[in-house]
Amino acid sequence: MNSDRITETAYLQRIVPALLEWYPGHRRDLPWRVHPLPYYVWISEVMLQQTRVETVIPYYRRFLKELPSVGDLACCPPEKLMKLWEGIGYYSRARNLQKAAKVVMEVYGGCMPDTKEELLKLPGIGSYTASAISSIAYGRCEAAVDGNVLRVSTRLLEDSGCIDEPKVKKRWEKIWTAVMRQYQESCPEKGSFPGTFNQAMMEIGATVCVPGGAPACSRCPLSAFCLAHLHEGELLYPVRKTKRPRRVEKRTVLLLTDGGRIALRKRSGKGLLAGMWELPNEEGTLTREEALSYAEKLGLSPLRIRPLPHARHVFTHIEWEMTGWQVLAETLEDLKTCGMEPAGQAAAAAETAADRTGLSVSGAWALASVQQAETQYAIPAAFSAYLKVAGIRPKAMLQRERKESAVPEAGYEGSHGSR
DNA sequence: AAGTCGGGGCT
DNA sequence: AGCCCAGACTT
Repeated sequence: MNSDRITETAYLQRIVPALLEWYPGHRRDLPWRVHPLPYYVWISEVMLQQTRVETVIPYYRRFLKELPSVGDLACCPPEKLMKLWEGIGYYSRARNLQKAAKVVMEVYGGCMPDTKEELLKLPGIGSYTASAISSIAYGRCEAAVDGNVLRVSTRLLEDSGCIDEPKVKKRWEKIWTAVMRQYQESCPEKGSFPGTFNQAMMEIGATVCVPGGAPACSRCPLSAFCLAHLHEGELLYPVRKTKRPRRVEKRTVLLLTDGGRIALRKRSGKGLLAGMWELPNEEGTLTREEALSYAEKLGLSPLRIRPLPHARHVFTHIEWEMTGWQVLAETLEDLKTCGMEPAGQAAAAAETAADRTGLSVSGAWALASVQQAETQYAIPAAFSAYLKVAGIRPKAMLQRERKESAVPEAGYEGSHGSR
């Protein structure tokens, strides 16, 4: 076992020169690679957790424009923070980011810690992200092992270990960290090596040794070392557990409107889509009559009701099959004083007390114009089909900025060795 | 070890 | 329709 590891490390040591030679000519110019400051690397890495590079880029630009420093993040109003994260998913990432920013301000005087050990103590920073920050921003030899690196690694050595198992990931972290430290000893002059090494591995995983279909081995600088390629078995790796099926949930979404504004409801601070704004919705499939009486129960006096198209939204472990009703009422003001279910009332009151936002919120409800819904309320994509009916585009703000900053791609030169 | 937590793009 | 993505956290 132990001797195996020594053998693996010695074998993999040989790929380092090929990797480092390949990287400068093939790296993508990504915004967070221009000036790899700790804060920038941190934000980018958290956004990139389970999220594609192309998706992240506009979010990253806008986030740093609005919150250029750790201090700005630490004191950002939560509603604004969630709006900046709207549509990118896994919203606890944003909340943890702010929690960690407050710790960095209070404990570390506004300066990100530089060791993996210290970084790991911050909420939202796990093994991968801690290694990425300490290597890319601080030049420390910590292997950042993500899905890309695991795919490249298991193919390189025909490792049949299941990459869902923590022990497999830990094993590769140890192997690559050993490889990095040995190389660093032989070439101690290059301080940017750790960041370059990690990013080069991920770059190969993202652009060459790709999932879903055949990898581009003819373009791979590591193909000569790759056992899977040698045996034409690239597609056999990595091995993953089969995922269990999603739970299907039927929901009915209500688009309550007075012709000018719509009703939004704030979700619980815990669980799915925590703290986000939503269109009021109920489990199950409501008939026209049931939808009407629901609106009345909320204190409204419906004038008209019409069915909306069915819609589906797929989460990681749940699937919503939605049906919708649009209910027109003379006024929505009654929602503000009525319509709260007893169970949700205490929680909602506690939440509104907890984060003062300045928005027109009363209890867990808000009345929003199209303009306000697009610019002030963070609403998850799950409701986009029904928001569209009301003329609301959930990510309108992001699209706007995407156009404005379409041309000036940040990287020109001067960001070579990735530091 | 298994479950929770989003959304989108590609096969 | 299924897969996976620069994963982390809770139980």
